[in-house]
Amino acid sequence: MIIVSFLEKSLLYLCDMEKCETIKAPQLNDFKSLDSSMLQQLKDGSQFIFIPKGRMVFKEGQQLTKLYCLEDGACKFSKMDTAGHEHILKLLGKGELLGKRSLISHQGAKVSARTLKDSRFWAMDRGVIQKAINENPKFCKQLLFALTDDLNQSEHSRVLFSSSKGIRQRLASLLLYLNDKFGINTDGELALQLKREDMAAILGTSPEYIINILKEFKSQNLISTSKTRIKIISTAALEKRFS
Amino acid sequence: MIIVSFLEKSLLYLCDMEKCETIKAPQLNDFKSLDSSMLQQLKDGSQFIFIPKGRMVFKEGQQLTKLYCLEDGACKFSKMDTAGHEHILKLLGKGELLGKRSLISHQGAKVSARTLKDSRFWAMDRGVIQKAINENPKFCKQLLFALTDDLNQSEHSRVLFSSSKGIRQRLASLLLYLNDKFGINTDGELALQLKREDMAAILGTSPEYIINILKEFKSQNLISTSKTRIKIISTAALEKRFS
DNA sequence: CCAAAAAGCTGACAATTATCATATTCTGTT
DNA sequence: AACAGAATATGATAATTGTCAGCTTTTTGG
Repeated sequence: MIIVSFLEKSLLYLCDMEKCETIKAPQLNDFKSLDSSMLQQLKDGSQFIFIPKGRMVFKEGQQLTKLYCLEDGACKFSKMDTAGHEHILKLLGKGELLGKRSLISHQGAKVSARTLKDSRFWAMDRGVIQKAINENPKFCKQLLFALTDDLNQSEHSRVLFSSSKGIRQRLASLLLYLNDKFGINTDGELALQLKREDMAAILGTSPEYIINILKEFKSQNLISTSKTRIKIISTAALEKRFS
Repeated sequence: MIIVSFLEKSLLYLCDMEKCETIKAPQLNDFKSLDSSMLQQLKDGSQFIFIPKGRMVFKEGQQLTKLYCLEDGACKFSKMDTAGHEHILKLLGKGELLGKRSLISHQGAKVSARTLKDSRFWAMDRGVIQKAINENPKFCKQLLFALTDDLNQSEHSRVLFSSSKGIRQRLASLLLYLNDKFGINTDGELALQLKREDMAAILGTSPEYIINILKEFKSQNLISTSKTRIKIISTAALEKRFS
C-alpha cells in the first residue's frame, strides 16, 4: 500500500513535470556562478527523481553513484552515535547538493539523508561529475567554495545549537533558524514542519522536553500551535528573550 | 617581560632550526599525495614562524594572507557565541593546515586559532596558494580532499562530544580522543595538556563540573593525575564504561 | 469516513548539571 | 627560593533536564 501511494505521487509528479521543467531550471545554488555551458552539461547528464516525505535518499556508509540536487522539498543529514541515537547535522532546502563528499573522495557516505517533505531531485551521474572535477578547473573551484560553505555552516549551527546555552535558548534559536531558512506558509506557520523528535535530534535532548518547552513558549505568547504546526508570534520577542 | 620570554624562545628556536630543517621536511598531512615538485614550490614560497603557547595565530573575522602548516605543536580553532562564550571546534596537531577556507574564498576567518603548545608553522603566501589553486588541478583536488576530510572530522566530533550523552561520557570520549590524536609522553600522561577550561569549551559545560567528574574518574581508578597532568590508567576501562 | 498507527502531550519524580564563594596548588618570573 | 597571578579544587545548594507510563490527538492508508 505504501507502494501504491508512492506510485500515485510519482505519477502526479510526472504529469506536472513537463510544465515545470520549462518554467524554471534547477537552481543549483552551490554552482550558481558556473557558466551556462557547464550547467547545461551537468543538466544533460542527469535525471529527475521523486522521493516522498520520510524516505531515505541514501544511508551512512553507502557508496553513492549520483550527486543529488534538491530541486524542491527538504531533507535532513544525520548520523547515528554508538548508543543508536540519531544526531541531525544539517537541514537542506531548495538548490542544495547531496553527496558531494562521497563523489569527491570515493568513500561511503558519512551521513544518512532522508526527506522531510515530498522532494524532487536532479540526479547527476558519478561519471559526469568526476569528469568535471578532473577536466574543468572552474567546476573544481566551485566545489571548493561549496565545501568551504558547508564547513562554515556546520560550525555555525554547531555553536548555535550547542549546549552551554540551555535548551530553552537553543530551541528558540532553532525556531528562528527554521523561520529564516524555510520561511512560513500562507497561514504564517513555519513552512518546514519538523517532528518534535527531529527537533530533539537537532538539539540533543528528548522529544518530551521539547514539548514541555514549546508549551512554555505558548503560555508566554511567543508561539502558537494549530494541530502540530507552529507559528512564531513575534520573532523579535523570541530573539530578545533568548539570544 | 612577556616579550623577553617570547624573544628568548624564538632565538632558541632559530638556533635549532638549521639542524632541524635538514633532518625532516614539513609533513603537510593534507597534501601528502602531492608530487614533490609541487611540494618544493610550496616550500620555496614560504617561511618559518614560531609562536609560543597560548598566543593567537589569527582571529575570527581577520583577512588572512598566509596558509599555515603546523610543523610542530598544537592549536585550537574556536568561535565565540552571542553570549561571549568560547566554543572549541577543533584541535590541530602536526601537519595540519590553518587558514584554508579564508584563502579559498577571500573571506575573513570564520574561527580564531590559538596555540596550545609552543608551535612552529610553515607560512605560505596567499599569492603562491592562489596561483596553485588556479593553475594546478592536482593541488585544487588535494584541497577538495582536505576540506572533505575537515567536514567529516567536524561532524564526527560533533556527534562524539554532543549532548544527549551525559557529560561523564563526553569527557571520557574526549580523554580517549586526546590519547588517540596526540598520544602520551614518557610518563604515560596525555601529551596534550588541556586546561579544564578548554575541556569545558569543547564539551559545552563549566570548568568546575569537568573537575568534579575528573575527581570521580580518579576515585574509580580510571585516571590518575600528577600536578595538572592526566594519565589514563586503562583506555579499555574508560571505553567500556562510557562508550 | 474509518481504523490503526504514529505522533504529540502530561506531570511528577529522579538524575544530572550549573553556580557560587572559598581554599589550595601550580606556573612562570624574578 | 619566593612571589604573584593563574589554574585547579571543593562542596553544598539551586536550577535544569531526563524519564516514565499512560493518555489524547493527528495523520495515514484504504
